[in-house]
Amino acid sequence: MPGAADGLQQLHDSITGWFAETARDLPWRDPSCSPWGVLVSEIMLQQTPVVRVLPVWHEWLERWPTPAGLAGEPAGEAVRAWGRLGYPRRALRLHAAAAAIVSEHAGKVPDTYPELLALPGVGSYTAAAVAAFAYGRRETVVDTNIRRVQARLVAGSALPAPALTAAEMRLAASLLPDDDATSVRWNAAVMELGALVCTARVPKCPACPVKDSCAWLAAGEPPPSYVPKGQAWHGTDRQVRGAVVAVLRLAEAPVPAEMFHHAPADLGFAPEGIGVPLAALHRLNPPPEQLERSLAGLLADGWQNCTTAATACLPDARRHGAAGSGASESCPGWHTFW
DNA sequence: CATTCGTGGGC
DNA sequence: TGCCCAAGAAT
Repeated sequence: MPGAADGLQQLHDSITGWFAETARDLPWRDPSCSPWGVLVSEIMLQQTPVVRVLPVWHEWLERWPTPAGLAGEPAGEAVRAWGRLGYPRRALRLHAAAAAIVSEHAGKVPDTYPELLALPGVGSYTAAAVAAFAYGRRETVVDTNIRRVQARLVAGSALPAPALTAAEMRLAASLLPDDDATSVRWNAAVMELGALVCTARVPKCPACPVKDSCAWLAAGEPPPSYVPKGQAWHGTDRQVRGAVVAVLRLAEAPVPAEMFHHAPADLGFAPEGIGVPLAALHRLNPPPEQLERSLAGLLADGWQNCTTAATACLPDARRHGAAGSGASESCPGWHTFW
């Protein structure tokens, strides 16, 4: 039995040692980074690469150094500041989370897993990550990187299962160091190993600190047992919505609906700031019914539950009080965007 | 539990 | 060039 314990200890030492030498210098890992900064980073990093998050994160923390700062502005400003990070609904949820932090936690990011989990946009991973990385708690953090490292190192398979399983959570919990501070470093280290070395495609096994104990390598690098399902994009409503959102995000003035149907040249004027995304939208040349479906979807359900809910808040961003907030009042049949 | 939800860089 | 996929969450 001491063998198993020693093996686990060696695993901890190898990976955390590698982390100490190799880890990227990311601002949200700095000890001076606030829990709010960590929360913002975790939301932005959901399905989004680090290099794309970095500049936006800096802008957000400078503009909104506290949850109260963000909660004090219209949600549409969060969507605008989100830029092109993708999944703009995350901006809405982060804004809602800031409001909840102000109203229910006196403006302080909560420090327990269940309280974090109750925040909009915060799921099991993010709740554990913030509790661990912002507050030093011992949590079972399981993200796509950790899942992949576990799959190869322990299970001997090329990729983790399509969906997170209870077995993976148990395995992660069993690997977690007992000490709080060490467990935090371990979580960060395994994530970093998955991000930099044990990557999804073309893993850099020669550079791996635990290559000698990897079950997948020992098994001769067997291929995945299933084919990951691709994410449809070209020709879909999502693509059209994305183009429409890009126009609205950059608009500094009301955008007539006609602009979505006709090239700016047809309108006899050049729209300030939104020419490029508008041109991109027209280049897509979506079928009229698809464009209408996308526009209608963006304005449905009283600006709240449309498919890309984020867009619904854009009208609030630059509105100065007069117009109503409901689609029926301010946007009869999606005539004018604001 | 399977789907849906943007975006852009790398291979 | 086209495809893969990146610190997931909500439904």
